[in-house]
Amino acid sequence: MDIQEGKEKFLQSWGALGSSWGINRTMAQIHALLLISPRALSADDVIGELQISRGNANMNLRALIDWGLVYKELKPGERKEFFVAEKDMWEVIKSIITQRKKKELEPMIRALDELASVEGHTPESEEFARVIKDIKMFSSKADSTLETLVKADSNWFIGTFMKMIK
Amino acid sequence: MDIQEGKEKFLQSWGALGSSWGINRTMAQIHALLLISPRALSADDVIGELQISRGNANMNLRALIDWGLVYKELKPGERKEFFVAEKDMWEVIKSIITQRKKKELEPMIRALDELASVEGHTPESEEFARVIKDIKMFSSKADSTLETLVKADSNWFIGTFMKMIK
DNA sequence: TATTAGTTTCAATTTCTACTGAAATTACGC
DNA sequence: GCGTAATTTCAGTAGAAATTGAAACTAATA
Repeated sequence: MDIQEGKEKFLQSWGALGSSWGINRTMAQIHALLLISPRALSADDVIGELQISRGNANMNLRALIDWGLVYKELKPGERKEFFVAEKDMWEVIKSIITQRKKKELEPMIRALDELASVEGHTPESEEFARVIKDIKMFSSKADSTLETLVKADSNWFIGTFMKMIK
Repeated sequence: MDIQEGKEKFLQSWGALGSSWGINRTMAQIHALLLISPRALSADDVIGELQISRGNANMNLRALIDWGLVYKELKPGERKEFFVAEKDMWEVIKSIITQRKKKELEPMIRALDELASVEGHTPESEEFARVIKDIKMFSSKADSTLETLVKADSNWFIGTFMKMIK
């Protein structure tokens, strides 16, 4: 397979993966493009490669920066901004986990805490209480497991971890 | 908080959580509704509670059954079908992991295998090869970790697991 | 085997999300 | 501080995804 074809397939797959995990296609594709680029790219490069509008490119680049997946790079003497992706995959994974944990898991845990206050002795409220308690337990465990993961280093994950749980 | 308010908030939160993870809101809400229901519900019950159309209810109930999160229940002497959710949270989590692993992680790994065949000695193709290799490594690890998780039992996850990785 | 309660399907429609493009704003280099 | 290249914003729009509703289908029972 040649590089051009590989590149296209990768942009396509990464975009599709993003979509099915609630990350918009363009954001995922810009990320993919920067990941495989050996040099920093300007907004115009991104616009050209992906055939998207300036507004779209700008918004998604900013979102990627928020997520900690992309950095702005300023070249001396150049007026325009360049962008580079974080290339260390372990850092990429940690950023994604951190973001989603904060934006989805933690709010869910807070909601469950509130919901735990539902009282009553009907079968309905008893079943409700049971379900909330169970979900709460698993979410909390997931939360602390991810917290540990995010603080760990890559070698630990890739090496030791697998041996331990096997 | 009373049961009615709790129920509404739970349906709402579970639906929102689903949306941000690429699962449609209605599917998540039907799941939530069945989870907290102490008895099996008919399609009409679901339609009534969530104010959705028959077609929508049917399609999403079927999808939930595909995912292994809901079972059909036939009551003797009753012509209509009833539905119950899998109540064991550990089973719920395993079903979700299994589904998404199969539908997203595994195709991604297959795609990466193909992409690993990109040749060339330009900086572009070398960077490409490096990125693909890294992603492949992490995906494979994630895949086998999840495989192990899915085969494990709940106590192991909740109990031992946490101690081991801490 | 005719009736009908119940389920499934899917074209049309609605709703929601992402994207565009141009105007407004910013800030670099002179 | 001026001119301008570059970035940002956002109302309008396009496109995707979810939903409806009615017709087609299925199967239980009389």
